[in-house]
Amino acid sequence: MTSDLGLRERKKLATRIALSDAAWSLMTEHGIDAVTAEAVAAAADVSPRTFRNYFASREEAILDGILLRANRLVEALRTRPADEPVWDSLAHVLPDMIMSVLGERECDVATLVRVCSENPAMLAQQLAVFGRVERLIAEVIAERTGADIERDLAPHLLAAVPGATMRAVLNFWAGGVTDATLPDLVRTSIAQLRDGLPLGRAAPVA
Amino acid sequence: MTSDLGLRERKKLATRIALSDAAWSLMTEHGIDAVTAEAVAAAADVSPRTFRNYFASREEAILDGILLRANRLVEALRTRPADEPVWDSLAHVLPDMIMSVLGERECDVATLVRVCSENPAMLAQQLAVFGRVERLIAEVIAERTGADIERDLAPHLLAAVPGATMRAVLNFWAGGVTDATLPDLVRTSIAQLRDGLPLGRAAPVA
DNA sequence: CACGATTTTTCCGACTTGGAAACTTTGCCG
DNA sequence: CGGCAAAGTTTCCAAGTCGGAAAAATCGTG
Repeated sequence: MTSDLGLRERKKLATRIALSDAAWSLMTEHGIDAVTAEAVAAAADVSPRTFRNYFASREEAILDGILLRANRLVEALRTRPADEPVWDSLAHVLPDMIMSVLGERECDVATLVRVCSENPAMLAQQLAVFGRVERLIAEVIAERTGADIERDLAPHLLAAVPGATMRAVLNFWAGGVTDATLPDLVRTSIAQLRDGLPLGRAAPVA
Repeated sequence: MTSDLGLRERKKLATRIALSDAAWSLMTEHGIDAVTAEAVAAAADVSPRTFRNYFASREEAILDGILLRANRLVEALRTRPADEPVWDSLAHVLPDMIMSVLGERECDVATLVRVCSENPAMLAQQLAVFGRVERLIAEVIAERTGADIERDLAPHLLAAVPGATMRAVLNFWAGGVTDATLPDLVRTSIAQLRDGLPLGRAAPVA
């Protein structure tokens, strides 16, 4: 998968990953304030200036790994059977997506969500990442439904709504007041969206 | 409404409004790059340092008026009849909200949306504003449905989904490929959400 | 190996950010 | 009214951030 790249390209990728990994570790282990260009660069054995060549901000570096994994899941959405209803494809891919984004480090992600809720810059970057993923999802949806991404509202709506759902679920889950697993929460919420949201007195989902 | 404030408070408010108005005008008339702390402060007849006392960034200053008006509409949601189903309240208030946010300056808002889609910092701030409004909406919903804002997912979902819808509609409308009015687009989309999103081949909404 | 292309590094000037203290304005009370 | 405390504004400035430019190192290819 990465083997069709030359040495130069592989090194660039390695540097990028080393930097974002270092940024992530610094955040989870020593807090967001420990994530400076100097510290991250030192951990990845490059100059601070090189760090800035790769990332415009520490927030971008920290979330780069998540963006990467999210992009892979968008690809998964693209390879679903062409005749599957969009909504089924989403329901199938999203729970996996959220798990993949987590990787093996559940509690670290809970930390991330908490940091994002306290730190404006991190929140902004988190929302930016979601926005970019949503844009890609809208494109896939447009492609499969034959909609025109420039002229139709539907694909954007169909991407934005599950996106908002994922965000709400993540924040809820990271709050720590539920025993439900993340994929289950996603499944439940997606199912509710498909059937129309609860009216009147909203039934607590969990 | 503002008359129960002392002179000091009124002056503070006036300064804040003068600054955010100046920031808004500078953006619409001379572009985002013209909005510097110096220029905004000069236009509002205060020192640059005072500008920074009020706003952490130019983006915050530009969008402060919109946040203000959005907050007022959240209040409108709060004063809807207590026995009205949440979803009806939202359907009733959101089209007004989007119009009020516009104020009289439709084309300026289209400019804003375009700027936000090109400028990462503005996009971040726009999303932050949406996020804060959504949080307030979630609180109102929790209050009226008897849900616990800390322990239930439903109010957050019910706030996030219309929020995402508003964002999608705004971007679509500002794209300029539709003749539909903004409130009509909102109404159509909200109705679709209530009934469950379109499946399979997504019907173009407009 | 050698040359061009790309990446990394060093150096550095321009810009941003926010703390500290002086100064001005406002609120309040004798 | 006069004066004092609280709050807001301004000036000054030190520390930090950002990104351009050119030198140095590394890589791809003939």
